[in-house]
Amino acid sequence: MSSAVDQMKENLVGALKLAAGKAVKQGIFQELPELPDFIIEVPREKDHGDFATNLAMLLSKEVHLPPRKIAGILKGCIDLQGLPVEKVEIAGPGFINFYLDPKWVLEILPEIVTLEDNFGRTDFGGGAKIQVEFVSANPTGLLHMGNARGAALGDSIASILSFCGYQVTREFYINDAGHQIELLGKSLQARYFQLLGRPAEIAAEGYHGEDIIETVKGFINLYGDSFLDTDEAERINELVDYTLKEKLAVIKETLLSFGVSYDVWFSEQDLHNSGIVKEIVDRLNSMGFLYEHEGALWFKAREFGVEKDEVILRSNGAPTYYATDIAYHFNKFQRGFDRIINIWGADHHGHVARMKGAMAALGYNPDALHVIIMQLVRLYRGGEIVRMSKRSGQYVTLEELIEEVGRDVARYFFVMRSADSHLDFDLDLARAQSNENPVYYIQYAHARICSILRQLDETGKKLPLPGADDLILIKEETELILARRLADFPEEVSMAARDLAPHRLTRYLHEVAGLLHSFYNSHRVISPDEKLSCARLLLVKATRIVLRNGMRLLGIQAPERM
RNA sequence: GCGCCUGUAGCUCAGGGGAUAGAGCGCCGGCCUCCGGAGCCGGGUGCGUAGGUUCGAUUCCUACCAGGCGCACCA
Repeated sequence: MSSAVDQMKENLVGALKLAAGKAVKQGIFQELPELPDFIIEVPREKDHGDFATNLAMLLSKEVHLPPRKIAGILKGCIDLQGLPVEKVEIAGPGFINFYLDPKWVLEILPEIVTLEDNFGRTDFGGGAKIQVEFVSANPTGLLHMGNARGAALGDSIASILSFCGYQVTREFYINDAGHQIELLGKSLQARYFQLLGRPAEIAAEGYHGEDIIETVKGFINLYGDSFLDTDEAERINELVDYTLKEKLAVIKETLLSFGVSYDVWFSEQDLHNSGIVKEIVDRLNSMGFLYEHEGALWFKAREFGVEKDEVILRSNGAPTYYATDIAYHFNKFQRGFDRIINIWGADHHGHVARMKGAMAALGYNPDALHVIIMQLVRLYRGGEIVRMSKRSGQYVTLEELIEEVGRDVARYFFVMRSADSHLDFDLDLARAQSNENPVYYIQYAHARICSILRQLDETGKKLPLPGADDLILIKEETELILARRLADFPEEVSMAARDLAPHRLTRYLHEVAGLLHSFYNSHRVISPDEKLSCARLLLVKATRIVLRNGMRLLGIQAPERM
């Protein structure tokens, strides 16, 4: 599926290829093995036409003629029959600029309204199975800003990929096993003892947050002191079980209120129980990728381009986080995903190369595993950084953020920067209910269109969609620019999918909203001229669809009233 | 020391081998007897430094400088 814009580019590429062939045949150009990789671009400057190509400049070296001369020859040979090209000009160092009849773009409008929710959908992904794993926060606390950014990014990327023809699975990996859980268990036990009047200490690296006191109180309400003198393992097991259930439920609920839901919740403990971890260690061992050193079992990561070898089994026989993660990713590939996307915080970037190395060792294509590393989030309030420390339990949680700025604003702010850029989250701006706030700006455009349609409804007057002849009534500059930008939507979405970059969409939507506002302020949609009203109605309806579809991909509501 | 990310307008950030590098915020000045003023219009000599590749570099390469993050038998 290609958009009207792509279609036009393809037409021009075809015409240029034929023109070059013609020039060769006429002996003007020498024989060419093949045409260089030229592009058709949309010039930044309006004066440079609707489309431009660099073909002449690229050809210069091969046919030994100056670019402008080549451009002239191509211009003479090109056949533009059937295309809405009004004129062709040679400009600058040798660009060939194409100027189109403005109405070519208007044909997109009825198409948008017909496709409605599906406008922008493509088969870019070709049905490939793709998994997006994101957040995967430790179920030992509440979600913080890093998790929140991951949630917004992951969910939007998943939505975009799905809209672009991928079969998407959203997955949350629950770290409910391993060293951290042991620490949690010990800390819970200490709190349990303390609350029941028995002296106990929490280890320095344990969990000191206030929240687990509340959790243990809840546990005591349920079970009293019945675990006070039982076997330690049993006691800790029960405490951990109870706590993880409670914490995970809260995390799920918070994510749901953030508009994020998962297809799969994958438990690390299940991974251990099923024996995959052991199986993977054995497999790597039998392949000769492991060796013993100082009592531990090491993976020869260096054979796969990683800086140093890594411990797989500790000297106490326990698998490392790395070993478990290898098993997990092996399992992902075994489930048949063509591509696997992980979203990790910048503090995990050192993990990327060794995960890919392990996948290569197991015979999978490491490039099928794509890790998005997102940089850290800093909150600003009153121009000052909001200091946070997870250690002491002093940090702003996602719940609090949603409470303060609202879900839509939070989601927008988290994806409006590229993942590999640090994110400065301005709480004052996010909270502002005014034009300063880009989210309201976009939502306002949508609500404004709804308002127009509502008023029309109230008059009871029915305006039919304009016929092809009436489309040309759309001829004001603000209208044509808006329509032209609407036509870009499918390509914008595809590029967001290609780059796994939702921030492209936030910018695009902001721009479309701006164009709508400009148009709205300079021309009336509903006027005594019925034909013109119909045409403009089509334009705003199409705009509403693009805004709505775009916001949906970002998990932002498209309100009909504000 | 090694590795990854980032240095673009006063601030926060897009963009990216081409023709005059953009947006938001902030600041200044304008615009409604009319579909929502949460809006519109106008105001801008900025690509960290030095080399290299190229017809052409802000974009690609190298080095350097600056900031962030890693470099555990933690995750």
